[in-house]
Amino acid sequence: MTSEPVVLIVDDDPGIRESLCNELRAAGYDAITAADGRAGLAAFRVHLPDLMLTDLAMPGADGFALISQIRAFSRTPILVISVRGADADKIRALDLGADDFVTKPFSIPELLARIRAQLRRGSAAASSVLTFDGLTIDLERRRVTQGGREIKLTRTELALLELLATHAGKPVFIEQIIARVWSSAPGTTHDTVRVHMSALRRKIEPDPARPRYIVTEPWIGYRFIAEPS
Amino acid sequence: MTSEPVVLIVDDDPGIRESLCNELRAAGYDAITAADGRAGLAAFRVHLPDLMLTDLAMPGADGFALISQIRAFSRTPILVISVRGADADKIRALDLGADDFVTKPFSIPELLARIRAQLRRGSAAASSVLTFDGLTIDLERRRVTQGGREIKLTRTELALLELLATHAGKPVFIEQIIARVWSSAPGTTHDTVRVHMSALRRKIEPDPARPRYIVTEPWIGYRFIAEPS
DNA sequence: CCGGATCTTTAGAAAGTCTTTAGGACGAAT
DNA sequence: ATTCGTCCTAAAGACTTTCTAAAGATCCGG
Repeated sequence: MTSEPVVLIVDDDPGIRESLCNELRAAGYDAITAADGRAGLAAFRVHLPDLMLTDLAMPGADGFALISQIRAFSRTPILVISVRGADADKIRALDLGADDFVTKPFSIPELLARIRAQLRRGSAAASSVLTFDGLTIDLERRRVTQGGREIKLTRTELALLELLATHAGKPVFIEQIIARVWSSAPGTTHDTVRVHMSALRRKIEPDPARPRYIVTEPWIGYRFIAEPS
Repeated sequence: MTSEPVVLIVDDDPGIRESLCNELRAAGYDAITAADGRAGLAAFRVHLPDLMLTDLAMPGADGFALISQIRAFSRTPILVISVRGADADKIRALDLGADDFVTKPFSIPELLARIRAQLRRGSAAASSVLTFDGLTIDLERRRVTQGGREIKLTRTELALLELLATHAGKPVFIEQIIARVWSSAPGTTHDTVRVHMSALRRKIEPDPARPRYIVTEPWIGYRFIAEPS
């Protein structure tokens, strides 16, 4: 997604159209509008939006028809906004392929949050892989590569690396490390952490003596240096 | 997906837990429950549900913490159910990674429709024949071939292989293996799993001492190494 | 610059996991 | 009733990971 996400608004009430349009633009989206189902479908084909907001009650082709027509060829997230709060409507819309349903009146911040939630999933990126300069950490697969080579880490080493990398840029106290990695195992000392940190650096640092990823913060703990890239 | 979708319910109210559990089972899901955030995270790691329902207000680790901890490694759909309808709560939960938010009281049919909407996305077309480098697994016919030769597997061995192969690339926790293959049969131990894994490897691995398909992840479990081809 | 503490690294002991084999229990089919 | 195949328990040995200890390097305040 190189520019702003495009959101298509379909509603027959010009006032609502304009107000939503303004709010979305203020929130950084590229908003376009259509006044009914027929125009909505046409606009959808032309603009291929990243997300569509639609009302249900509209003259001509209504929201239900619009949803099912779009779902015939696209999986773009669809969020329904409607005064009709009846269960049957919600269920029908959701089962036709809508992804979320908000009843009027609604709060704009909530609507924006729901839009963010939908867009987050659409962008198939965010695959729980942390990428730093030459170092990738796949949290789900529990795999780490450095400069393309796969690196075999023990359970403890991976836990350390994950903890630091998910707090990249911020120093992590050694007590916090003990609490999170050795959760409540008694007798774990600072030395233990250091030994494992040494082993971890030997594996992931090209030059362990001059660390590139994990920096020591004396009297504090450690810090993962780079921002994700 | 060889069986019903697994839904994890996290709520501190036993009445709600049980009622949701019954509704979901009646609707054809495999429901499991946890009473607070900590238990929820543990259950999540073991069962790897297809969707999670969670409350926000809970003793100990609350819903917000649970969501962010799970989002650190997984993108499984999360649906929040809460009495706290405040905008701030909704926005925070959604921005932490939740996919939908329902306020109590809610209607069961609507909840089920929202669950269907969330699950619809995750499940892309799943072929019933998995093909890996030299190894084919026909889930429907329950047949396995390696290098063209048909391999006779016992029920347990096939269940193990299917579980690993449908999660190819990701490590599968040994607790999860026990939960899914020996579903809640008490007294099943890690050693039991290992014995069967040994037998399975002897049959499908050209050189069992140097496994090509099933790799051991010490302290974690096992991983089916290759991506489908 | 010095003293006291922290930090790095190595090496080996301790603890735990993993593989494999063997044998008995159980159920289904003959 | 016997046979066959499957599943589970137990146990030995190999293997890996984790922890403890200690020596030298490094850092900081005074």
